[in-house]
Amino acid sequence: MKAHLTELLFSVVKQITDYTDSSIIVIDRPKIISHGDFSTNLCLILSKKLKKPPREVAAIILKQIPPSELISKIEIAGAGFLNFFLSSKANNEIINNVLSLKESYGKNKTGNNQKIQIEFVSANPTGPLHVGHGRGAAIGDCLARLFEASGWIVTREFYYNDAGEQINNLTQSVKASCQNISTDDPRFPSDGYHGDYIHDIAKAYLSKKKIECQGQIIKATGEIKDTESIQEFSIAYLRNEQDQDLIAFRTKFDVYTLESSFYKNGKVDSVVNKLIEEGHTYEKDGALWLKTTNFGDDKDRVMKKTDGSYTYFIPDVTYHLDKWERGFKKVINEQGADHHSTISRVQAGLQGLNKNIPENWPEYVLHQMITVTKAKKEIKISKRAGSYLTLRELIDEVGCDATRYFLAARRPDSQLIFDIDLARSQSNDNPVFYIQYAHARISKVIEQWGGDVSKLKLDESFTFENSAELKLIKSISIYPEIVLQATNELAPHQIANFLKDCAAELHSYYNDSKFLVADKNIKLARLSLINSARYVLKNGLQLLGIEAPQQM
RNA sequence: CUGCCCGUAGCUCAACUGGAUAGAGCACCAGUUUUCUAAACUGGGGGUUACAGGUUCGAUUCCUGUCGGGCAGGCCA
Repeated sequence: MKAHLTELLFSVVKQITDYTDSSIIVIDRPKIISHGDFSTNLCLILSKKLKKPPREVAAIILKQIPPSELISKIEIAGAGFLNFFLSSKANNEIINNVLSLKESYGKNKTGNNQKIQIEFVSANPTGPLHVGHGRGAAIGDCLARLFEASGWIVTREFYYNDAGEQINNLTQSVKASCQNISTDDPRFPSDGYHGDYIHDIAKAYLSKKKIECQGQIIKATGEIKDTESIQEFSIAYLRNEQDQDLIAFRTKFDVYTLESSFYKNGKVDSVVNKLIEEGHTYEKDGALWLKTTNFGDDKDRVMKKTDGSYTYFIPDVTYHLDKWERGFKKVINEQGADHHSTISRVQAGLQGLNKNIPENWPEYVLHQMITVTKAKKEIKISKRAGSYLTLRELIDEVGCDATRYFLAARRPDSQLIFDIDLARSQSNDNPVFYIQYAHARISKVIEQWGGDVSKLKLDESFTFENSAELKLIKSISIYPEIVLQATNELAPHQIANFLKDCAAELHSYYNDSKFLVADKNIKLARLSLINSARYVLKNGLQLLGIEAPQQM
């Protein structure tokens, strides 16, 4: 439809100006219903060039624009906007289009079957997943669904930092716990983890439990001195917990990559050698430094410590080189904003490899930290201190749907405040139920009607006139644009907000009109309309990974 | 001190990347059920978009500065 309007407008623009490119024409969807279905600011832009007031330009265009059976009315409004109103024929086509596309309505093929890799959550196996990880999971998974809906072939990936200092801390903490050393004992590792789960792991380890993790069985030896076994078991234990939490959160990954694998297969060493070879390194104070300042960082970074081990970002660079070599031209990393300083280092490292990797590759979506409050007081989310709200607790208490909605419904860069008491007491206020209720209501009406839904089709000659109906049609027609926009802007929250609006239109309509009326034409038309709305709600909820119930 | 993100109704958040009268939910006030689910709907009050300048037909959005909050600035990850 936008293309159609652009074509109509451009045919006039060609006559009255010397523009040869239709890109100056931008078609918008006005917020206010009285401003029509589409609008353009074209006249405001042409005004300067033609040296005429915008409204005068509008009058000229209006006079010359060719007629279209899809448009019932064009108005000049405000400072010089042109507002377009769709004809009933155009409205009917929208609805019949939804009814024939069904679950495919809203999808597009702009991805053109290209490969995209989305990395998200990537929590260290040093503790259970908390709300912050939940936010990453909700956003990352919705992004993946959005790209799938836009015709991309998506690989979801989880990266485990299972090597390095933090794992040592974990191992030492569990070991201390095995020896009954309490966290306030001076012998407890000073950088150790204090959470209760450390005791759980220790207990399981001492009783020689078996843990299944990613298809492998890990068995604890139960020996306190067997540090290797403690480490292996602790990681397996926590990975297993995280996996189960993610399954409960309906988040699946296609690929799990272990940091340790890049040490084992020698890729870390080859990256380091390549960086040395390319002349981006130097030795100082007994350590090896990477000249990240060559690539825009504000100071150089140590890559090889004096003890011979590498700093964390070297395996990170290796991992990203691996992504590149696997053929992903588009990669998105969804992570917490506390990791933002790694971006410049990873990108610097990749540039230093001289492999023609684009400067702004990979792309990042950073979500801001969540502030958790309880009884109006802030709770610090800290693995070390062991005080945090786990994702599992959240799912158990408020449900997967409500949690997913809540965490995906806000802009990633908003610092959202999560009130535990509110979530517990008022989970019914979560807008997700409002949306699901709209879906359930439609389902019930159609069930009571009892006819063959697959044969529902709107009669060409039917005209919707009721304003509740027109608003709902507009909402339905916008949906594919929202999907595309949310994908391009990496903004899943737009889907959530749209669905809330769409559900509101449906509820208004529901209260305004009765659907199962005696007049057969009106009945079938209304059923066609609400059934197409049902597809929009269902498809939109699917993008958020939320169920669309038949009844509530 | 330096870099990144943010500041919108009493509270939690939107605003289609520069558009028209800044919108929802919660909370508050007043209404709606012999009818397909009232987990709903209708109406009302509530705003100097932190503050001060600038850019232009037009700014919550872009630029500069100030104030306030968060996160980073480890040979931790």
